Amino acid sequence: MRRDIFQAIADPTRRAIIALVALHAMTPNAIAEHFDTTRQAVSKHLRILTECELVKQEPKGREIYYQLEIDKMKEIDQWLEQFRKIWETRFNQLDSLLTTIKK
Amino acid sequence: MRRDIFQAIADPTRRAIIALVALHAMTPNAIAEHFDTTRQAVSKHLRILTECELVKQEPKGREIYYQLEIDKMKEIDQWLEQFRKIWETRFNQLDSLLTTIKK
DNA sequence: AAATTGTGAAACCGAAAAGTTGCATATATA
DNA sequence: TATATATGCAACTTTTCGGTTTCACAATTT
Repeated sequence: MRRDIFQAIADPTRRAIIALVALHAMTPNAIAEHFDTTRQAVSKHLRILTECELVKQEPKGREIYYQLEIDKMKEIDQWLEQFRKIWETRFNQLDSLLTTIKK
Repeated sequence: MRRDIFQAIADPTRRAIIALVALHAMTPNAIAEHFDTTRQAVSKHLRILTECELVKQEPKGREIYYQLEIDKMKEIDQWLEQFRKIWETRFNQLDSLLTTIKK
């Protein structure tokens, strides 16, 4: 089962889960309360997020707290880097164009 | 058929297409030459990318040039913003910790 | 005008995904 | 110890996805 961050964030529920656990660690039950699905569905999403290391588990008694692995999110940022270069270049081009017009 | 940028970039072939047309506009045939699939499969990917406006068409005679809509890519960047705040905070915390230790 | 070329779209297929239901296990509480 | 709670996992179903094949259409080229 090949897991990939991009595939992981493709699902809107998973993106919402990521946003939730980014704020503070939460248990599956607490997370599931925020959604209109079953606990098992959320559990499945958490498994996928765990598999691709976007989230990590912290067992505490019989509860398991899930927390965001912020470093993994940086991989998306790194992929965007190549495009960021392009839009910054275009912005600078536009900027110098505007400056030229002004003069 | 609800199209979503995150779902669009979930597929590795589509990410590669995005990277290709980011450099310069290309025709479907030219794009397809870079992959080990049929032109039709690429055409389907292009339709998905067009539907969610990650890419735009520029007809030129009987050829259609596809080009990246860089502004749409910024939406991914904007989504990352909420997490960027977190990792910058954590970095600063680590930084001040290191400074304290140094002292 | 006929043939070629560049392209999109529809129909179909197999694989994977997402959700539900039911069960198993471990920890906590009565 | 018996019960309740928190959780994961496996089996099954429906939907979606990515690919192929076939066809249609418009713009070139001959």
